[in-house]
Amino acid sequence: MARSHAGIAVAPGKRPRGSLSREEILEAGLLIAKRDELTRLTMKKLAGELGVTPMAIYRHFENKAEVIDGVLDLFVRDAAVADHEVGKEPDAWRRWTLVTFGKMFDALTQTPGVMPFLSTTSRFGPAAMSALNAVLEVLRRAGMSEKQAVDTFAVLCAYTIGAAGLATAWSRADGAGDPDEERRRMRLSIEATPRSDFPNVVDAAADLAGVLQRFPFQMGLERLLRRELPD
Amino acid sequence: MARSHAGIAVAPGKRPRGSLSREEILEAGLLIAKRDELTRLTMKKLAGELGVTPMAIYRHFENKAEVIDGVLDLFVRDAAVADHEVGKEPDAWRRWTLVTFGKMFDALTQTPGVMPFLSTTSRFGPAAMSALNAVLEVLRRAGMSEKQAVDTFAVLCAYTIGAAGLATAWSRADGAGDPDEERRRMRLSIEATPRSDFPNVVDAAADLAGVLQRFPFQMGLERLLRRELPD
DNA sequence: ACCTGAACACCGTTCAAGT
DNA sequence: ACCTGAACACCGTTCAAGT
Repeated sequence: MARSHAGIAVAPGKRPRGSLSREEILEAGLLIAKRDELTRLTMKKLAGELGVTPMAIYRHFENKAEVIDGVLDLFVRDAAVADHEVGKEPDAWRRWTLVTFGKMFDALTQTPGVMPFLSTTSRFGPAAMSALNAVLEVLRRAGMSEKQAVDTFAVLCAYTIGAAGLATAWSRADGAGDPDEERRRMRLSIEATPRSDFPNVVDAAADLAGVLQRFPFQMGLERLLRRELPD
Repeated sequence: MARSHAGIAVAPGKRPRGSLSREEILEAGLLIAKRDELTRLTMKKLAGELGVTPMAIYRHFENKAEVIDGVLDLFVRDAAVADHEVGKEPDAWRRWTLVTFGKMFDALTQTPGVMPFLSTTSRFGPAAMSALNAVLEVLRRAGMSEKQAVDTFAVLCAYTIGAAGLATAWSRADGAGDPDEERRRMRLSIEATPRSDFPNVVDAAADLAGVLQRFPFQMGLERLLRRELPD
């Protein structure tokens, strides 16, 4: 359980002085988020991961909220959503934007525990700032005004976060793991409700189950980017 | 603090037997969510609101998660998002959908504490089912296939939830209450970051602050519904 | 300066007991 | 059957003490 900053196993309480850094605490936090769930991140669990007493963390962070904010920004940096080139074709900005928010969606669905905190964190960390800056750059170069670019960013961001939230919430509904089993159970559970109450829901059971298994993320994203610019 | 089911004040512990019902517990929960924040709903606080011991609630609900699920469904019913008529004009379905998800956005932004739970709750409650049924009905009558209707619902839902999340998260950033003060502070805080690092962000400071104050919800919603159907 | 250990107030929840 | 009161394990956090 205990890991030193150099990766050598250490007995608990035997940590060299001054070896605990903000960076390392946040990395341990992200590790817990990826392996377990950010929702289940505890000061004691985080301290255990670092081979340290919980109170040691308070020397580097004001409180847990500050730790979470830091982990979230590290998560954004780690996802590297804007870390790819803009192509040469006339429509390149659209493709780039699709890929960027696609990466964001993938990162969010693969690290489910972060969702509940996205509506809680208020400050933009440096990594979030950097990603925002890159997106604005591309949209402006595509010919958008400042306001158009900002609005488009906000709308795409909202859609991506909401889609990731629904995708993770629905996929975790039942059927521990296996996607086919998940879909089958969801379909049965919908078809079990009385058709006289919600006829349209029951009729669409198969399609609803399909959406629960694989959220139509790409479809909505393309709709949001369709016909945006004259060229 | 203590309120009877008939609205008459009662001394704590003096509640008539069998007067505590699931419905009343959920209503007290929604009251706390509206007045305070659902995130801060505690079994003890909820019990206090009802003039009862925390353990009394466990006679009616398995655990806190079940209470939250119930409050969320009551919240959906209370918002009555689908509770309005479809017009007669050829494009009526589009207007109806805009209003429906607009109501959802308003309800979510006016009851901020619910956001973190939307990615946690897995089951559709009866009120959610009913709203889903109504939306599918309108979209199908407009000529969509079952799959088209379901996908459209999923995409609109994701966007609305994400937008409400961002709107509440960002508006709570600073400036306790006053929207103008909020925008001013946000703008200053953005302009304070070094322009050499994030030039596009700094240049768009005024527009970003505007988005934080009022999220361009309508814009994205209209984009998602544009050119959906041939007619 | 940096970390530990004991303690506090609060949380969800169990359990045995009251009526 | 329905509710109470005491207790348990866990949480974030404070504080005084160690080196």
